[in-house]
Amino acid sequence: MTELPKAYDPTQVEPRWYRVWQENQFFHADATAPKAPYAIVIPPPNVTGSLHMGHALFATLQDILIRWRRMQAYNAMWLPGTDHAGIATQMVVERTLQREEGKSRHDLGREEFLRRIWAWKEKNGHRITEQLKQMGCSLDWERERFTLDEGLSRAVCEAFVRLYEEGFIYRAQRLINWCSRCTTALSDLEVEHSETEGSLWHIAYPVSGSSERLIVATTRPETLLGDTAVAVHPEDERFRHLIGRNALLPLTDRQIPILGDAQLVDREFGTGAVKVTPGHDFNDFETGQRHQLPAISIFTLEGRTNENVPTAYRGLTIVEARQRVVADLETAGLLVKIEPHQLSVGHCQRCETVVEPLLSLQWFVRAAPLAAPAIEAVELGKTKIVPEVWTKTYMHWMRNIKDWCISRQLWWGHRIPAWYCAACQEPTVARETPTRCAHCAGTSLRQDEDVLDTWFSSALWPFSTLGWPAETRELKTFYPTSVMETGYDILFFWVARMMMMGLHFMKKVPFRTIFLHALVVDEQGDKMSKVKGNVIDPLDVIHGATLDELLNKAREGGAPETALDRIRKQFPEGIPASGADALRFALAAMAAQGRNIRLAPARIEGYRHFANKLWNAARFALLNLEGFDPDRYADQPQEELRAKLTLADRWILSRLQATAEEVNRALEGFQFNEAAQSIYRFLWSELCDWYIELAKPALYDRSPEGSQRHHLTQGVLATALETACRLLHPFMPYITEEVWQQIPQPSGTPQSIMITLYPMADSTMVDEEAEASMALVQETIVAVRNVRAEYNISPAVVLTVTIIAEHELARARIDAQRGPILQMARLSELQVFAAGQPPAGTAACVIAGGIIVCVSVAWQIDKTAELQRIAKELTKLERDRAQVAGKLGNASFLARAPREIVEKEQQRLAENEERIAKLESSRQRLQRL
RNA sequence: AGGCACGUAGCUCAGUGGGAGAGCACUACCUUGACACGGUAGGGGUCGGCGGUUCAAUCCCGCCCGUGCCUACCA
Repeated sequence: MTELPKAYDPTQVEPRWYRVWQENQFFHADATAPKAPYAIVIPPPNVTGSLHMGHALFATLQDILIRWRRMQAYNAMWLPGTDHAGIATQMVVERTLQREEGKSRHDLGREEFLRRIWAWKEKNGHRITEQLKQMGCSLDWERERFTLDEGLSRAVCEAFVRLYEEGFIYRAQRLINWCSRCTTALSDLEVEHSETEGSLWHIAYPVSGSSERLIVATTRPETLLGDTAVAVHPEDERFRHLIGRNALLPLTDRQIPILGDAQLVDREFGTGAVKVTPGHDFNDFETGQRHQLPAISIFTLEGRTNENVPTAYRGLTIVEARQRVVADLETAGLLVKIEPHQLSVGHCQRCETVVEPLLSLQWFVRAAPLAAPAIEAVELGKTKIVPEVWTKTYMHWMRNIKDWCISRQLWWGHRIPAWYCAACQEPTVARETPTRCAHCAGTSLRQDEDVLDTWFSSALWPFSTLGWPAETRELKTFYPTSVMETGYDILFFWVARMMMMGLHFMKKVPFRTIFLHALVVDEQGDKMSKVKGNVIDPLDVIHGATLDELLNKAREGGAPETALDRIRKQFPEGIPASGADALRFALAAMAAQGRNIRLAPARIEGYRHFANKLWNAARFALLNLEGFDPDRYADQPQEELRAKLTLADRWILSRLQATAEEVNRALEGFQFNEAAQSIYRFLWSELCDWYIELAKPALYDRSPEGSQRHHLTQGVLATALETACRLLHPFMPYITEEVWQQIPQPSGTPQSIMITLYPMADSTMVDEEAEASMALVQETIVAVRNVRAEYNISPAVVLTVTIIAEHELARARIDAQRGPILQMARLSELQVFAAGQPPAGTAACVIAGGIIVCVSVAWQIDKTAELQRIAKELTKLERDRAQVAGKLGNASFLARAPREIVEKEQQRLAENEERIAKLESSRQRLQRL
């Protein structure tokens, strides 16, 4: 047996195992296997992406679920893939093209540009999937999919055509969100609103045929050029007489009607009069429809004023137009005043350009009828949302859903399968390129230039990846999938739409459970961003990074100097290599439901130490497992074995059982943090702190008389460690595999921990007597150590102890555990009496059960200090006694509280009084000295 | 504006209608034959504030203060 290095080094261990697992096909699920299926499809990251903490979190949580279920003998399938991220990817390649060749995509033409993007994707599109491998993700790579794959493209086309034929997709001239930088339409969800300081301009509109002026208030004076009405409240006395008359639109020669509209106008706001611009405002658009107003579009797709404005204002950007309009109004004496005003402005999610409402002919999905079944499925519990709080949000959004604009003026994506007839202009929607117009049989057809929203293809992901529209074996086995695990921020983008599409096309929900995790933010609770310099790159955590490397990377990412300073301050020594295991454990341990995860580097470091602790426990075990015969140990009849075990053996096996139970229960409920905590406690606080220490004498004993005990101890230690590894494996796959491989195993054991069985709760291993007895032993030992620390007695000094235990059971328990107590408390002598007073020269502690532990400290007993010690203890006990006595003295408590509670309190009081009495007597005795 | 969270030890966070917890940090002691990425012991909290329900509230309810997020509107 080769000796393991003293400190665990993840960088030496982690890279080895992934390949082994993959080569042995452990990640692959067979759709025909006669096992209960458990499937997760990955929420596909953007193909342009690079692993960030959000990815690391979902990767961790999903891998935990998959590895756990796989070990529970489910047919566990985790499907990997990426999405084509229309806008983001096209932007990346356009930028490169501009930088390297000084060309735009239009210079290259559609075909050539697409060829370039594909080339880019082939070269760079594997980055994120490779990074997921470093996280240890047991993804079924044979099933990897990309939203623009041939199969998925067919699915997208099929879905579009069917929805069109069924009347769920239509084309219409509507006001949509337009990003003039990306030159494409966006859905409502792709617009991010942020509060901005703006102004409210008060502008005078002369009333035609009168000297009156109607003052309107607006935040967008430039859109005045597209006004087609002015509105006031119909019941507003100030303006009622103007309704039905016309106003002269300033800076133009147009007359526009003054109308009354109670829905649009808030009498209290601004001046009580509103300009109506149906071409550039969503509310005004609706107002326009109510009053049959024309909608005038005054901007081009690039965001400049067009031919619909007077010549003097043509060709200006929105900002220029505003300046010019305001200046001219002022000159004309029509600008009444300017007030500061806060408003929220929509920005493009991808490029942060201000989004403009624009009239445009686009394709839409009629959402409400598709949402109805998705609402019902959640109401009926066919799909469960965890944490449950999100159900309300889901319902609210679904019930108020608006039609979804799905066409995008991009090149990278699924081209819309619609062809327009040169003769009649009508669209023909078809699966294959049509030769004749469906309306007039014309033969001159041109395909729609636009592509579909990336999220349209994502909505089909749970079944398109499994082969739909073909009726594949995969679909039959793995659909509906078991869990959709993702961040709550894409509940609407994705999860909701997948529910709609899944139910529509498959007639079944796409997943049984939706688990929404929290977002990873920095220690202060801020979103991680390059500008702030608070990004922690999971890869740096895994592999480590020097300060220079961190700074260089931040600079390349365009981080400002303030961000660099923050990095210098936070990581003066760089980031140590903690390994994927430590990162995963940290994320799991912090993934409490319904909270943001503030990622504290100290926590990750703490779990790196945890890995090291496991490593060293394994080192200890391996150094002491020489000669251990796992088959011989495993073949012993259980009852025979149980009879020979020590208290410590029975205790640790009982704790192991309880831990397995807790971990499984926690994972069933997606309580990753509780599962992690439970294993952590078992390994560190129980196995290492107590069992290993208690096992040492037997393990070190090589005498012939001790050989049976030696072997049994080896067996229990090996069992505890091996089982703990299996419990921990879904969380820390690498180190558990490395350690597990070295533990001697009975013959017939699988070749990898990842295909062993997950420890299940076995109630026959719970040993309450052992746990109670052990608690007493531990308390006794701690009492002695406490005295040692308070008297500052070196651990090297061997002490003698006298225990006075009135109760027979306690006396018997202690008496039976003399050996372990002598060893752990470092005693040379232990006397146990049924009654009596603490001997002179001892420090006395009263522990549970009224047991007095008297530690001999004669040579340095300090009467004052000892009295103080006792006084402190008494204060605590007396405070507690008063509280309990108060409760028990309350008649209504006795009358109304459940009997168990009353009994418990009575017991507590008795216990307390016993301890107080004993301490008091110690004190009096001491004072007499 | 509406909705939803959150406020617990110095920091990051668990938790529960009936005796306040973890990790990190802190203090003291310890190179004991797995581990100083360690061991032993310890200090530290009016569980945001004020009311209410209850025999009993950190937990349930209401109000207030503070923080964050989401949705909608904002002429």
